[in-house]
This record gives sequence, C-alpha cells and structure tokens, in this order.
Amino acid sequence: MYIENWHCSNLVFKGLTKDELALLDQNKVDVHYQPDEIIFKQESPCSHVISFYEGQAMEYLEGGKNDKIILRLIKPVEFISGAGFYSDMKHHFSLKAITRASACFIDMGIIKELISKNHAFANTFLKIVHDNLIFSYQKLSSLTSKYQLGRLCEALLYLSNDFYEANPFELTISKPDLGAMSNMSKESAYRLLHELEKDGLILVNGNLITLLNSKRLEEISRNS
Amino acid sequence: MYIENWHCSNLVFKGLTKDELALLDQNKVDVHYQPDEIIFKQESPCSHVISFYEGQAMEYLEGGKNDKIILRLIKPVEFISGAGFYSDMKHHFSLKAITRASACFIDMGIIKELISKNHAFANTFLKIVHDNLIFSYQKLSSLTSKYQLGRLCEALLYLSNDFYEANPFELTISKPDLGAMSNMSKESAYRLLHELEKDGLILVNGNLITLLNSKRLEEISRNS
DNA sequence: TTAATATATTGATATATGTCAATATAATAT
DNA sequence: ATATTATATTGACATATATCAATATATTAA
Repeated sequence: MYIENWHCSNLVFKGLTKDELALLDQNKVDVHYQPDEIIFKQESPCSHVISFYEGQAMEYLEGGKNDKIILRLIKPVEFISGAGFYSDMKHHFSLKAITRASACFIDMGIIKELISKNHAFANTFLKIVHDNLIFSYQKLSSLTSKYQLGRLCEALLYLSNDFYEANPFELTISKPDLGAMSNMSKESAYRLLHELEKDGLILVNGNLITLLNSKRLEEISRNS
Repeated sequence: MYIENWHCSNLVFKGLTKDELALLDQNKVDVHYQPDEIIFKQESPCSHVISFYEGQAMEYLEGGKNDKIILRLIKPVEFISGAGFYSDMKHHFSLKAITRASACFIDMGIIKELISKNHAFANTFLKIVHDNLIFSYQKLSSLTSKYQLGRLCEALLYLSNDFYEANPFELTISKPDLGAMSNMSKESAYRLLHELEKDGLILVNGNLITLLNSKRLEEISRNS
C-alpha cells in the first residue's frame, strides 16, 4: 500500500539499508490534513522532519507588513527540514496544506543518526539544504530587484515549468496567493494578469491559465 | 605565525585530528587582497571553500535593477562555502574585500572528504549552512516586508551589535553601501540617516556612527 | 594654492505600487 | 428563485521610494 511504503517514493531514503528503513518505519508518524490546515508554523519548535507524500502545500514567511510571502509550493515527494535544526530548534517558515494532504513525521534525532551513519544519506541531506539556500538567494534577488510584472511572470513560469509541469495549468492557489508569491497586493495581481492577457501573453479562464508566449514571459521576467 | 596557524582560529576546524589538519595545511592556498578586490564572483565556478582570516569583506547579490544587495559583512574568522557545491558548482553570491584582506582557499574535495570522515566536522558544516539559510530567510522577510526606515534601523543595529560589536562604530563601508544593505537608493540612505539624527536616535560624524537609542531603533526596525 | 575630481547632501519631480472604495460576478445557502 | 456571502474586477487616490538635478563639501592632483 502507498502509505506503508511512503519512503520508497522519496529518493532521500534511496541509499538506506533495510535496517535503517525499518528504524524509520518504527518511528514515523503519518498525519493527514484538510485544505488550509497548518502543518507547522514559523517560530514553533521543530523536532521532526517531514516527508510530504500526498497533496499540495505551501511554504511561506510571516511577519512584517505583508500577510505572507509564499516561498514555494510543495508536491509529493518532498523532504522538508527546518532551518533551525542546528541552532535554535525553531521553524523559520510556515507550512500549510493547499489540498487534502499527507505528511510523514520523522524525529530529527533519527535523521541525525542516519546522517552520521550513512554517508550517502548525509550527502543527500546536504544537497537538499544547499538547494534550499540557492532557492532562497534567487527569491531574495528577484523579490528585491525586479518590478511587479517581472515577478509575476517569474511566478507563472515557476508554476508551469516546475510545479504543475503543464501548460494550461489549473491554479490550486488563489489569485491573491499568486500575489503573495510575487510580493504584491491581490489587486496588483489581478491587474497585471489582465494586462498580460490583453497583451496576448497568457490566457486566463477562471483558474485555468495558459501561457501563450513563454519566451516573452521569460524576457519580461529577466529584464524586470 | 598567524597565517601559518590560520586554522587554529577557525572553530570549524576545532574537531579535526592532527593528520586532517596536516592534510588541510598541505592543500591550502593563501590569497591576499586589496580593498575592493573581488574574491569570487556570482555565477563563477566554485571549487574551493574559504577560511576568511584577515580584514573585512562583503557578501552581495548581483543582477536585476539594483546594482547590488549586500547580504552581510564578513570579518575573521569566517568559513565561507558556496551554495552551489552540491548541485551546479557555481557561486550564488559575490564576495569582495572591503579592507586589505586575506583568505585561505581549500579544495572542496578535501572538505567533502572531511565531512565523510569526521562526524564533528560534518555537524559544524551542517550548522553553518543552516545558519546561512536562517539568515537568508530573515533577510528575505525584512527586505520585502518592511519600510526603508525599518530596514535602515535593522542594518544599523546589525552593524553595531553583530559586525563591529561596538557602539560608536567606524563605518568601513560607504553610506551608499549602507543603502545597498537595506535595499534602497543612496539618496534615501543619506536622507534617512539625517532624519534619524534629527530625531536624536543616532549621531553621524563622518564615518563614525553612534546609536543613541537602540531600544527605539529596535522598535522602528520591528514595526517597520 | 588652485584646479579637478569624487563624495555628500538636499530639493523637486516622476513613478511604482499599495490602499480604499465601488461594483460585478460567482458560489452557496435558504 | 432569492438572498447572502465570498470572490473577482476595476477605478480613483495616496504614498513610498527612485530618479534627476543642483549644489556643497571633501579629497586628491597639478
């Protein structure tokens, strides 16, 4: 059954031995979420990593004048580890289910044990953290040094190319949340979507979005 | 001599054995820089980590409409490792000397070897990467969801509390660069410094800056 | 010392973008 | 079907902030 073998689909656990997998199995906890339910909250203590294996979720930053900044969307299978695991033992972003979703919690103690005992696993873990770091620098750069339109185009391309991996794609987040991904008000998001549509670059039909000219969208995204 | 024993002052290397330290010594390269010289550049291939042991430097992001975003300032002793080491083998930020500075280059191959062989070192390395991640999330949050004044106050507090660790402190970066730290134009930086001075919160005397009311500066920084 | 250049400072203006308000449409409940 | 609520859309306006321009001060060169 899928949930029983949750670790099989997560490449993070590929290099583990039978015993190590058994250890994980004995100590994991599965949790199921309804849409919009919070999985963990920024500032709360982090004790477990998560293997996210069903549904969709969003990672977001809270605080300041904005209600939130959406960092990225999550789909199966994703390994999510708190940034505070080696210092303050707190979460530094929040995670919330978008659709019905399931996550498997694994105690950080066990993860640290695996890191020390299994070199391949340690490497995979290091790769994930480094990838998060790269992602964060890119986000930092684009959110501070691009205009709204460029940021929105970037978000649309991210959704089509990386998250939904489809060209007409069905938005599973709201349009205001599309704004939160691009650091702008919901009104600006609506307005700019309309503008892109008027210019024939995209097609918006309710929640179905079609990118008609990805090349041009990339140009706009690049040159702000 | 200081340079010969460069690794002694960097806590990263604390847990290494004599043999491992000898390995580092045989494979390190020391490089000396003049003010404003680039140590490594964003997008360039990364092959070595750096132990920064003399002078001051700045980490900054390039690209977009801004000339740069200064992430943080570096002083001895700091271990600097590229975010691309586990994926694209590129640097994702640039590093530039502020004053005369010295850095010790160590091949990433050797670092990876130490990570696999020495568990304490692996843990220290993981802690550093995680700390960078936390720092990056905080920067992302404050640069996108605070007003200029709050961002400038944050930068001033960072300089006094974390970087210079002094209260009247002598700025070693320019005031335009103070703007680049807070994501604003140099004119805005000048203007707001003047404003803070008029309000009696700081004192600016050339490059000497005194924080007269840190409590209030923190408040402004928090509440934008 | 004087000229020349870079840095600092301030003011006026333009622009990006958010906020508020009005209305329209869609979804849901009664 | 009608009322009710949530979502979407657009317009008018306010404001944060950058840009441009003018001038002042400091620093360096001749």
